[in-house]
Amino acid sequence: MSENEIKRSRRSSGAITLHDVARLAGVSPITASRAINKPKQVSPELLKRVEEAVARTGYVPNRMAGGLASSRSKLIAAVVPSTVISVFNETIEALNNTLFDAGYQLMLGQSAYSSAREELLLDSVIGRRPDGIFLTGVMQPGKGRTRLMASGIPVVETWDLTPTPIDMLIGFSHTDIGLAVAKYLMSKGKKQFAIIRAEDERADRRTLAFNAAIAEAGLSKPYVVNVGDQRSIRSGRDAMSLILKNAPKTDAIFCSSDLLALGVLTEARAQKIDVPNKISVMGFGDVPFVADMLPSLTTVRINGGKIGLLAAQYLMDRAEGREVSEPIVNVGFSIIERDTA
Amino acid sequence: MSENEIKRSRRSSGAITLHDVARLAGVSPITASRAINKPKQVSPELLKRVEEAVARTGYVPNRMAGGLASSRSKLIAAVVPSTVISVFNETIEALNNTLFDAGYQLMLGQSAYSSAREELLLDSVIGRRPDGIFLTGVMQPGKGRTRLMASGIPVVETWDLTPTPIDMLIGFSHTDIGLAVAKYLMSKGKKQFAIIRAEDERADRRTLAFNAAIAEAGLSKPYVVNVGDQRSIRSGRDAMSLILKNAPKTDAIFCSSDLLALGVLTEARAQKIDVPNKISVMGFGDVPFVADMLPSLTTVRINGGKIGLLAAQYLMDRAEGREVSEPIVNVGFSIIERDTA
DNA sequence: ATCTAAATTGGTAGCGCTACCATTAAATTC
DNA sequence: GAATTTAATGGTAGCGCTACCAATTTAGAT
Repeated sequence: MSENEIKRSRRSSGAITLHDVARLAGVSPITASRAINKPKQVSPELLKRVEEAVARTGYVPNRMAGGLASSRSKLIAAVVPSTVISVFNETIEALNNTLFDAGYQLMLGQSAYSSAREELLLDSVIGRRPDGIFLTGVMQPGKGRTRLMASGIPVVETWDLTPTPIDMLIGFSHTDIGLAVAKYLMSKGKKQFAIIRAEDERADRRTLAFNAAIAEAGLSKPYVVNVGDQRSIRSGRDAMSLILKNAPKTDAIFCSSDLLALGVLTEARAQKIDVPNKISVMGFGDVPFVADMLPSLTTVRINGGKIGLLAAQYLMDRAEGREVSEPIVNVGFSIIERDTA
Repeated sequence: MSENEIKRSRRSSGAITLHDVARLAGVSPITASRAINKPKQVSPELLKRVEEAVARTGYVPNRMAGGLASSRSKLIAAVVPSTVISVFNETIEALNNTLFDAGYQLMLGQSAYSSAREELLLDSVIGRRPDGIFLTGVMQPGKGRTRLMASGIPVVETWDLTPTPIDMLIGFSHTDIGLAVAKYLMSKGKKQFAIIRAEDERADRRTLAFNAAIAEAGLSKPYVVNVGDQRSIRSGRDAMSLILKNAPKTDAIFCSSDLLALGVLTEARAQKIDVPNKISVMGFGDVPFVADMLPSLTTVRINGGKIGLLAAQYLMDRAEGREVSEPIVNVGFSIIERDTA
C-alpha cells in the first residue's frame, strides 16, 4: 500500500482525492462520499474506516467538483459598495456568521459605488454559480438586473424598499426616514435646515422626503451640500465650514452618514459652536462608536445585524428548496436620541 | 433553431452551457472556449460568431467546471479576524481591487479572533481550492498550519514578521514598533507610562518591547490595562477612567488600537484633561479618520494598502507560475506626529 | 515546386465529485 | 413461509469545462 504506487494522470492536481480515501478504507468511492456527507446512511463499521482514512490522508473534499456534480456550491455571494468603515459592516458580519455556521462560504464583491464595475462583478459572481446572492441596495433596471433574474439564483436585495424586487427583499424606507428626521428636528423647534450628503441614490431619497416635509411645514428650503464620493470626516468638516459661511442661520443639519456627522461635530467644536443648542446634528447609520463619543451622536439606527441574519436564512431556505413565507420584509429604523439633537 | 429542441439530461442545471453557444455559433465547443478565454487564437470570423452567440444567449461560463478542469479556480481566499471597523479594511480593499482587476475573485472568511473557528474555516477554504490564501497575521504552529502547508496552495502571511513563514510574508515588526513608540514618548519628556491593549498576541509583543525600552531607560514600569476583546471607544473610555484613578501620575498612554485611543481622548475631554500637555496619547493603525478629529491623533501608521496590493501580486504571481523574487518583505511603519503626543 | 513551420480547428479524455439506479442482504409483514 | 419493505453498498454516467494531442490549412523558407 505504498504511496508511490498511486499513479495519476498528467492532468491531476496531485491532491488526495475521494478515490484515494476510498481505496485506503477498502470501500467504494460512493460509500466514502456518503460517509463524509451523509454519515447516517453508512454502517458504523465502514464509517469508522472512512473516517480513519480521512484523518490519515488529511483529505479535504474538493468543493468545486462537488458543486459541479450536485449543482450546489454552498457559496453565497455578497455585493457591497465598500468594506471600509461603513454602515454595512454589521450586516456583513451577521451574514457571514450565520452562513458559516450552516456550512456556507461567503464570497465578497465590492462594487465601489460604480455601476459599471457592478455589472462586471455580477458576471464574475454568477459564473461561480453561488447558491444565493446578497445585494446591498435595490438593483436598478438594466442589464445587470436582467442577467440576475435570468440566472435563476436566489437573490436578496437589502437596505431599501421597492414594490418590484428581483426576488426577496429585506429593507426599510428611506423616504420614511427623511420624513421622520424632519419631523423630529422640527419637534425640537428647529427652523433652518441644512443637509450634507454623499452622492448616492438612497441618500437622495432621504433628502427629497426631508425637503418635502420641510416644505409642507412652510419652512424655507434646506441648504444642501453634496460631498460626492467623499464619505469622510474631512469632508464633513469642510461641508460644515461651507454651511457656516453660506447659510449662517442654519440651526439643524442632517447628514447622510455618521462619519459626515462626526466631521460636522469636529468642525463645530473647532469653531466653538454650541451643539445642539445653536445647531443640532443628526447622522445616519449608528456606527458602533458614535454612541460613546462626546457629544454622543443623535442618529438613525438601522438594525444591520438583523438584515444580515434574515438575509442569510432566506437565501439558505431558498437554496435548500424551502419556501420563504414572507419574502418582503420591512425591518424599519429608529431615531436614537442622544446629545446632538 | 428553436430553444425547445434543446434536450438536457435530468441532471443538468438547465443553464446555458458552452455547448449551446458553440452550436449556435456553428463551431466546436473547444473553439468556443478559446474564443472566450484566448481570443487571439481564434480567427476573427469565428470569434465574431461566438461573441454574437454569447451575447444572444446571455451565456456566463461556469467557473466551477472551468476550475475543475484546469485546476485554476481564479479564487483567492482571505482570512481576517473581523470585518468591522478594523485596521485591516484598507488592506482588504486593496487586495480585492487588485485581484478583481486581474480577474480573480475574493473569498472572505472571518476567524473572529478564535483559533477553533480558524481551524474550521481553513478546511472550508482549502476545499474551494483557491489559487492563493491571504492570512492576517502569522499562523501559529498547529494543525491548521500543517494542513495549509500540505495543501500546496500559495500563502501570504501578513501584518507580522517571523523567520519561518509558511510561504510568503508581508509584514512589519511589532517589537520595533513598541520600541519606537517608547523612544518617541520619552523624547517628548514623558516619564510615567500606561498601556491600554486588547487581548491579542501582536499587541502583546508591542507591549513587551515598549516595557523593555522603558526599563532600559530606568523609568518605572507602565501601568497596563487589558480590555480583552472589547476594541471599542467605550472600553477606551473605561480604561482611561481606570488609569486616572489607579495611576494618576501617568503622563503618556499607548493604545493598541486607534479606536481605544479615541476613547481615551473622549474621556480626557469629559474630565477636562489637557492632551498632550498633561497626558500624551498614541494609537495604532492610523484608521482613516483619526487625522481629522480634534485633537488629531498621533499614531503608528501601517501602509495597509501596500500590504494588500503586494499580497495580491505575490499570490497571483505564484498562481500563474511566476517566481516571487523577494518572498519576505518588511513594509515597516511610521509614527505620525499630530496633536496628541 | 518542395519542405517546414506556424496558425487554426476539432476530438478525446478526463478534472473529482454526486445523482440515479441497481443489487444484495437483512428485517418486517401477513 | 412467501411477499414486501428497509438498509447498506456499489456501478454507471454524467456535471461543464479545458489540457492534450491530432489533423488540416496556410504561409514562409529554400
